[in-house]
Amino acid sequence: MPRPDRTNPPVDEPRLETGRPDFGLSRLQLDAYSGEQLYRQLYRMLRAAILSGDLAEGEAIPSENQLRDQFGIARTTVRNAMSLLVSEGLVQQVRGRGTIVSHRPISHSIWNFGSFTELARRQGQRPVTRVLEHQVEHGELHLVRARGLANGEAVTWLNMDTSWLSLELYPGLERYDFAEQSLYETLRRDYGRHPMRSELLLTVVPPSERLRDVFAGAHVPGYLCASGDVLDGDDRLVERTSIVYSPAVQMKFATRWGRSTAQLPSGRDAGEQT
Amino acid sequence: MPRPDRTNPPVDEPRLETGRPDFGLSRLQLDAYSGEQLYRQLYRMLRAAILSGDLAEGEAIPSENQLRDQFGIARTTVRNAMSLLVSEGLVQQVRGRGTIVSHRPISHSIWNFGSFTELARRQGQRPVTRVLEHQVEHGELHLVRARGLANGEAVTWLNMDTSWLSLELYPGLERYDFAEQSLYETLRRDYGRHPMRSELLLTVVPPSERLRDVFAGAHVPGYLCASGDVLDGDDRLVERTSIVYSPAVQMKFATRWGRSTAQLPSGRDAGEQT
DNA sequence: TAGTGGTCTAGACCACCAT
DNA sequence: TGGTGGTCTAGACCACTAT
Repeated sequence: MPRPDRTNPPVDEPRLETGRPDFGLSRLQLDAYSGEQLYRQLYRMLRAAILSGDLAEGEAIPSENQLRDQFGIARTTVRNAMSLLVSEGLVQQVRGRGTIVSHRPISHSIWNFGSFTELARRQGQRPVTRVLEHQVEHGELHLVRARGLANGEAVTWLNMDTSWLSLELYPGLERYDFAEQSLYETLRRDYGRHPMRSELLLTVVPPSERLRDVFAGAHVPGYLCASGDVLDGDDRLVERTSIVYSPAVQMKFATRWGRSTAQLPSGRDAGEQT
Repeated sequence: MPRPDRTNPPVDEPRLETGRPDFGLSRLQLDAYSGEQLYRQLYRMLRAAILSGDLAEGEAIPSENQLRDQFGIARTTVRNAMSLLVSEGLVQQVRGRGTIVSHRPISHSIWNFGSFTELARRQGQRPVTRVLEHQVEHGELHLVRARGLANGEAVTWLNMDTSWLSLELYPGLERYDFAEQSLYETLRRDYGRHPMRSELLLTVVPPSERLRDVFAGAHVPGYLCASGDVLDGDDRLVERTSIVYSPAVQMKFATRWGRSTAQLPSGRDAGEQT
């Protein structure tokens, strides 16, 4: 993918000599011609060392300059690897002190209820779906899925998504396995229904046992829940849905008060915030 | 904090000339001596343009090289700014194509985040405000108001609105009585500050005694709360706020999945709902 | 004071995309 | 083909921390 040069090793210039002072991940090398980016190789290497416990929580990993020297790469490249670890919460950087293994839980900010897979992609993480319920009731498929991000073995569950889908509209839909494929992709591909917009109502739901179980949450008074209809371009109902968000999701949104406010006559308080 | 040099402007070398071809965020400049990192300044600038709607969903923002040239900074610095936007999910980078705004606009389709008095007027009811707290702390006016609608003698309280307002910005503001007059109207009329947009974070707050008291509510697990910043047209802070909503308020909003999603590369399910 | 991470510069080559 | 973002180099100065 990236760093395209040296996909074919030039003849001279070994480029990556090793043999400098060792620490933890000593004898390892980076392969400049493997096709995998250098920073990704380094990232995987450090990550493995952390997850395997070779680098314990609270310990400092080798400094950026050490890694630069050991592997003969630029510090920028080292920092690219570091930033992946940081964004995964595996590590914390403190100026003057070093880079410390931390396993800190990270929060995921979502602007305006954006896409789930988009969130995943952004952090270079793999979206994961677990089907909690899958049953037919009153001619509808009732589908409950937990959705989250995979970091290696660990999964951070971000929401629990309940869908009601008309089997009259989608005959045979109950035979799909939505742990493996996207619901919306299926509706588009096999049923020609294109989700376009939604009308949602925000509520607070109390922490049920299942929710606490899925989110492995601390004690929260309740969870944010958005429920309502998903419609297609012709305003036909695609599904009814109800999405409960983990506290790990930061639900952000922006509002604008039209330019109008300044221009309104008199003292009408059109721009007044609720 | 970081980038320590040039906290004192050296005499020569203006360093940041502007005047190159314009686009969107034209006349803006970075200040190398402000104490704020260059990449952070650029980040805030782009972020504001996105959240304010000046850069619409699906639109490309200026390319990295354009920004480098326009602001006379290194591309690394531009990329630092970009990576913040990416990690916030406000933007998506596609090699060969550009950097695309991927934030979903709900600003105008939100129903109940709009004006309080407008809501009241629409229903032919009289808005009522009760001031619960009004005190000066650390150079800020701390204002807590309950707001509701009057039906004859009865009042239905709809939200509890906490504001922090800088008295440096608004000298003398502590002498107003905001049970009688609108806060925003005062800010506009007497201080020339025009609230324009807000950036809010949705959370669930547990039912405190005061909240139960104000909302005279049944037993709810928690209340919806939106807290964040209110900004004016120039992205200057107007107030920090935190609004707790009564369960009697139906928080509805609408989302749209832009056409853009369908055109994104590969089989990634960009249109997937969260 | 020596070492750390934070910021920044000024280049470079590349894969990918639109044209 | 020209422009985009992705990767990489080889420097630099700084604030901060630990000693």
